[in-house]
Amino acid sequence: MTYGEKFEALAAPIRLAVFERLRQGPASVGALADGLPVSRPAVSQHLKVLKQAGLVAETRQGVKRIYRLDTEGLAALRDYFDRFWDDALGAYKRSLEARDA
Amino acid sequence: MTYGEKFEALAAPIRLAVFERLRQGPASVGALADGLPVSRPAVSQHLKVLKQAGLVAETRQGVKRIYRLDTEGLAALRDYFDRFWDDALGAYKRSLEARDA
DNA sequence: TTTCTCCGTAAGTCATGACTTACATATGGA
DNA sequence: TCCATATGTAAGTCATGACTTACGGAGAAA
Repeated sequence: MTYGEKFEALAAPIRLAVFERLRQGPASVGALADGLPVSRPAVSQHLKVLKQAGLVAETRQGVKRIYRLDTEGLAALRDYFDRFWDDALGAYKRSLEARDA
Repeated sequence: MTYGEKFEALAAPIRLAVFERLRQGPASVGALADGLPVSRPAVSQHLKVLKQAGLVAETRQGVKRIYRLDTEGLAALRDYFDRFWDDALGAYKRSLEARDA
């Protein structure tokens, strides 16, 4: 559930594609595998990584398993880069002041 | 300069550490290598990846090369997750409406 | 209970990438 | 010019991870 785990999860192209697909709404494993150039077990393995990173969540619906985005993990990433942006601007401002001094 | 490239860049622990270090302000390659458990050439290679992903920028200062965050790439990531968040909420809302219908 | 669907896991293969040492290049000063 | 500093690049090694096929398990319907 660390940031490094989240970035590692999004680094693999197939996993990023799954992530983007779930942006449109929940989907089953089979539905995700259709439209992707890898086997269904591969998608299963990717979903496991995404879940462990806190980016997706699982809901059982009969014999199917519906995956959806994990809003908590998503909010964590959004907040991370919001804060990062503020810090970067602050550091830039300080570096300018140090240069003038 | 794609999002995939940026996530791949941040996926390696050492590169994420460099990224976090530059959050505090610019630094030379040697300064970055000090405090990291890898050799200086390794840091150089990591900086090359980060630069190609649009996350850091380079400024030559005498014989040194000062690396700093690339505000454009940073803003792109921040905006990406802002939009992603909005889309995810919208998709969630639609999925609830579809369930009720 | 049998059967079908849907999915996760195990085991093995293969490519990729993160690291090292050695070498090349460029800047600044004596 | 000659040397020292700071960094990038080349080449090679080794671990990791992304993929495959084969198999196992659990729920729904006959």
